[in-house]
Amino acid sequence: MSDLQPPRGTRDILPEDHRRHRHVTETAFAIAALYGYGEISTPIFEATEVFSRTLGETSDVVTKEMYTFDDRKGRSTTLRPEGTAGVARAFISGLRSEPLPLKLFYRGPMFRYERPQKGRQRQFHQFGVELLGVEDPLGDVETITLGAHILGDLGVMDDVTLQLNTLGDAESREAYRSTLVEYLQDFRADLSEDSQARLENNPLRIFDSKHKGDQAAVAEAPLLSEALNDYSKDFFGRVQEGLKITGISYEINPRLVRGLDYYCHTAFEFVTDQLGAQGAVLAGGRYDGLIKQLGGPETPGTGWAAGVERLSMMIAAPPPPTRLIAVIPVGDETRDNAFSLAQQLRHAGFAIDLGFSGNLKKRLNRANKANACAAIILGEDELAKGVALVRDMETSEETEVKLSSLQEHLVCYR
RNA sequence: GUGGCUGUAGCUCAGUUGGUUAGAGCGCCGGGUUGUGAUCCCGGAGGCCGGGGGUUCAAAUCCCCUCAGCCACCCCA
Repeated sequence: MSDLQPPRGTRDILPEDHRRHRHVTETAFAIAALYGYGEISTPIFEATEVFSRTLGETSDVVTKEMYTFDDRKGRSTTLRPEGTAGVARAFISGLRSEPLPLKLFYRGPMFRYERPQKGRQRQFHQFGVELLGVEDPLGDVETITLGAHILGDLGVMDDVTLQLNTLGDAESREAYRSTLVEYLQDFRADLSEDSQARLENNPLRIFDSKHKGDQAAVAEAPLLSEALNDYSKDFFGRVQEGLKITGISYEINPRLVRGLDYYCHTAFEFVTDQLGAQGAVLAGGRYDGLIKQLGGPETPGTGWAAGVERLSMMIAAPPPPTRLIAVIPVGDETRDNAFSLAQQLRHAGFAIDLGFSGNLKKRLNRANKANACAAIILGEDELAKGVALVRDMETSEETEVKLSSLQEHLVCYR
């Protein structure tokens, strides 16, 4: 039995789970279309550098969470841990001649070797958007608004808060980085092991830590917001004005720092307290340096990704599946007739359930369990008269209907 | 990767201080005569007690290892 379990951190998505997943992704799809975002699919695996160069060689995702292997020709290959790097690569290799801005939407599985937990799997699904070629802070506002629109349509907006921060541009961040590192030298011994390493790699992320020593060290530290240059300050101000225009409420969280190196300026997360420790359901920010870093032309970008499983857990019951009409032959003699009747009705747009065995009783029982709204009973008696018996599964009422007018009669069950 | 909790039929769980052939409810399959579902009645199948090793006359029950799930750290969507 243990051999037959799905691999650790993965799970089978059964029909009922899929109704939730589909509701989430189809809602996202529909709203993204309203904003003019076209769908893109990139490969599930890429050359390893696509991720290591963009997410940051020292980021946690790259150093310990990637599924990396050599393919048969010895090329280092990685199952994608996130979507943005692949989209950036696709932009460089095939979309450069497209007029900017480019608005893209994607969805699909992502892979991260992490310890599984509620709301965290090794294979999980994201949908996300990328807006390429827009320098204007209103670009950030558009993508955030789009995300809020989707969350609203999914009915989870009340369970979520938008946290916002700025990371500033490269110049501001560099300047701040050195003052922060200098400040933290005195606290070095109190820092967690992880954060001591972060001092070299990504000191900003120390703000994110829940470690007591880290928090104490950082409590009185100078803030990035004080170190921002005018451009960065103005940029952040305009993002906030834009959000006010669209009526989206947010709170500023100066400790919000993203773990992927490609972010700059805007960083945001829609977070919930309903999913235990895994609070972020839709998060992202601006990544102006990313495409250049990958070897493409300098192109600004902004976007986000959302967790399908996490949102699936938050939504109320998804819309029920379409109700079926059961076609039921009585006796072996009418099986073929029933089969072809089922086929005719399907081509006419009716959802038909057809079992393959059992007497009338069993088949009605099956229809009931499938929550069928009606059953069409076809026996020799009916066939001889050119009729079928239509049984309403709610009222148990049966009507004899001529086969020639069956479709009109069934319209109320569609 | 670190720590804590858990693991008994398809599902939710009982299982007394280690002691005969391991139980319930739900679900599943069949029956309650000929062509009528959900209720009711009767019957049945299904467990190497997650896996491996050890202690013991005896282990679902105690010990060790391992696998998996959950929770937190961590990480992020």
